[in-house]
Amino acid sequence: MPAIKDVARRAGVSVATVSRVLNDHPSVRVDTRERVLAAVADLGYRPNAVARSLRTDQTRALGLVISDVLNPFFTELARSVEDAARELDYSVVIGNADERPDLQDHHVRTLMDRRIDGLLVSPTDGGSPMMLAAARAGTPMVFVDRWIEGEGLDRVPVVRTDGQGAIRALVAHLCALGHRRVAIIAGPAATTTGRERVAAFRSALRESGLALSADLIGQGDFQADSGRRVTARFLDLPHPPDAIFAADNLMALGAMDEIRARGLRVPDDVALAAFDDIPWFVHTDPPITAIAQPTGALGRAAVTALIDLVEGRPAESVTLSARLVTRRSCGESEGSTP
Amino acid sequence: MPAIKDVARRAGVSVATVSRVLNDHPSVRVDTRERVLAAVADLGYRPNAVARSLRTDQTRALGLVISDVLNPFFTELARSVEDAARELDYSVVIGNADERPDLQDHHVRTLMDRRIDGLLVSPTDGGSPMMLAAARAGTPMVFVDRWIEGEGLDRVPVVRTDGQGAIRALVAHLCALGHRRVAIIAGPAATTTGRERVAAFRSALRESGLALSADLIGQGDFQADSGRRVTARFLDLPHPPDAIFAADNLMALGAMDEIRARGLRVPDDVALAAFDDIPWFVHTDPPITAIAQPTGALGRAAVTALIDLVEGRPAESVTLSARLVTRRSCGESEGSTP
DNA sequence: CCTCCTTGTGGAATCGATTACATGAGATTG
DNA sequence: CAATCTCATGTAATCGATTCCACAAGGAGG
Repeated sequence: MPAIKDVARRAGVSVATVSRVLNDHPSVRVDTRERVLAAVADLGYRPNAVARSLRTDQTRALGLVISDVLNPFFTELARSVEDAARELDYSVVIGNADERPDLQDHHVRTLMDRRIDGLLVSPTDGGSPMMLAAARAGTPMVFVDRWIEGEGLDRVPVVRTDGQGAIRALVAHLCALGHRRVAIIAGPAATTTGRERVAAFRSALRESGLALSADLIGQGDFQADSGRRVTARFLDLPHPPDAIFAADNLMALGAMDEIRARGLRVPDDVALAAFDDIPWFVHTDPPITAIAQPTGALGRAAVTALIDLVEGRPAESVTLSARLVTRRSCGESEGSTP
Repeated sequence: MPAIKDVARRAGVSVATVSRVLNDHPSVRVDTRERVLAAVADLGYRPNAVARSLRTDQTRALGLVISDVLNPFFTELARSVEDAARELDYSVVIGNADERPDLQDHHVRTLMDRRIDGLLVSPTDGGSPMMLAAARAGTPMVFVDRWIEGEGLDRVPVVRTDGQGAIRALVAHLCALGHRRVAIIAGPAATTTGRERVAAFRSALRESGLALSADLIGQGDFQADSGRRVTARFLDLPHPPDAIFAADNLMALGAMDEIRARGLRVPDDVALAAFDDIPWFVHTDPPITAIAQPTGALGRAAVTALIDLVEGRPAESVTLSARLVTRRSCGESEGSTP
């Protein structure tokens, strides 16, 4: 693999001149530039990004640590982040934490070691030590979807979706269909989305004159299995719920598994709704009512904020809103509410 | 961010000694080592991977260029690749080609510029120039799932799944259920999986005494939309097929969309089967019969082969087999055939 | 015609690590 | 006791770029 000095030798100039051509510095005579470009083409030379990064102290790479790649929501997010970053000439290095704090820490550490220019995180737990260290060290950092609080983290912008309105719409929808005893499969209390969705659900219920009793709050971990376990517990109750709201799509899948395994039907025996909409929800039996996040916009906003930070501009938190997409899993009534 | 010389200064030794401690070189006195380690801890020092890579000419990073992140098959593959790589202390940098040759080229170029140690590719088209260049330049490279042929590419190992047996089982299954006029939504002819699946399907049909007429081969591109378009064409035929086999899961999704949009039912009006099994297929209406690939094993085998290459050992191609998982989308009969 | 700019180019320091080679102290050996 | 070897450590070159500074040539202005 040819280096800059090979190009210089072949073009009969110094490495400094080659570098100037490569970074199109103005003061290079046209014929010299052409000679250099010809040498570059002849040799198939490509600048070594590693060397360049060492010298310039920037990698033009962003790190994205997500909680679970197998969750379509995060896959879509990752895709939109990559698209947005590519347009600004940045690469994205993804780390999958698999909802495990230790893995999350591993990825943050590796990314920092590789000196990525900025970090996009959707934290799994409350206070990963590496993340705190990174934030304190002044690494440009933005939280997406979920965030954490902590010393030194108050200046980290948060790009997220507010589900309150959509959850209120969902509760109204459930009430209108006659459901009164509704349960929630919550996400981990260590995550903001885990807590917020429960809180929003509870207050929406209260507004509709319903209460969320303790035995109808099940603790899940955003993965399918936990949805299944929690649902089993709900259905074993002497007085089981007539509607279940899963705080993410994977847990809804698990819930559906369990309901079906017991020979029960959705929505006749239990209604089901999920946070996070995905293409497959249209095709399940029955199609599942869900709260959709604007994933594309979320990813773009996160990248914009992060790159503002990276390039020394101030960045602000962004909150987008989710919307309810009603299908048949809570009872008859098709259509979507904006 | 502290550098090695800061550690050296604080420990009262030279940078060489610090480096030796960090790479646990044997000849360092125990008390010196402890002093250095203490300095490292005090400063929260982490070696700069960029500098290290420049010097050692290895990044301990692998590139993975996949055709489409939104396709659950590739997401699962990416996840298993990352898991396997992490165990061997390598990071994985993913590039999503989105089934676009230009994007694929972009990612291969970026990864090469960043001097990744090896490249795992599931090629989108026939002969991306950068990929050929990379292979010729001697970059360790392994094809996963799909592969391409070309000058200089004959020594690139291929880790893939052979679907012939499973496809034969699928055809037998369709025949047993009385389907005679079967169609296929093929993948791009530029991809091996695109061609192979059609070929295997055709020869399995022949073995069962059926022919695959030209109007029942639709050209798709492995994305949902194309599945929908091709299905529309099939259903507009004066004599439409009674079974459709989609060469991947996204096209099956598109097919299902179109079938449903016309008010037809699966499997009563048309049977449907797909290549690539995914968790959601259990929950669609009806559950979809699919051919499952051993994704985890595929990813692990690919990483093993690539790292063998990276570390100078010879590597071999690996072929695993797929298996048919029958559900209800082709007609009654539940269960799975190994 | 001398001085002062401007323009184009080269030399060399630099980024943060690794590592071959040099060095000095102490141990071993004949 | 001199010669040699071993061990622990330091000095400095190196990887491949970028960039500050120096410098030469030519043009402009007085």
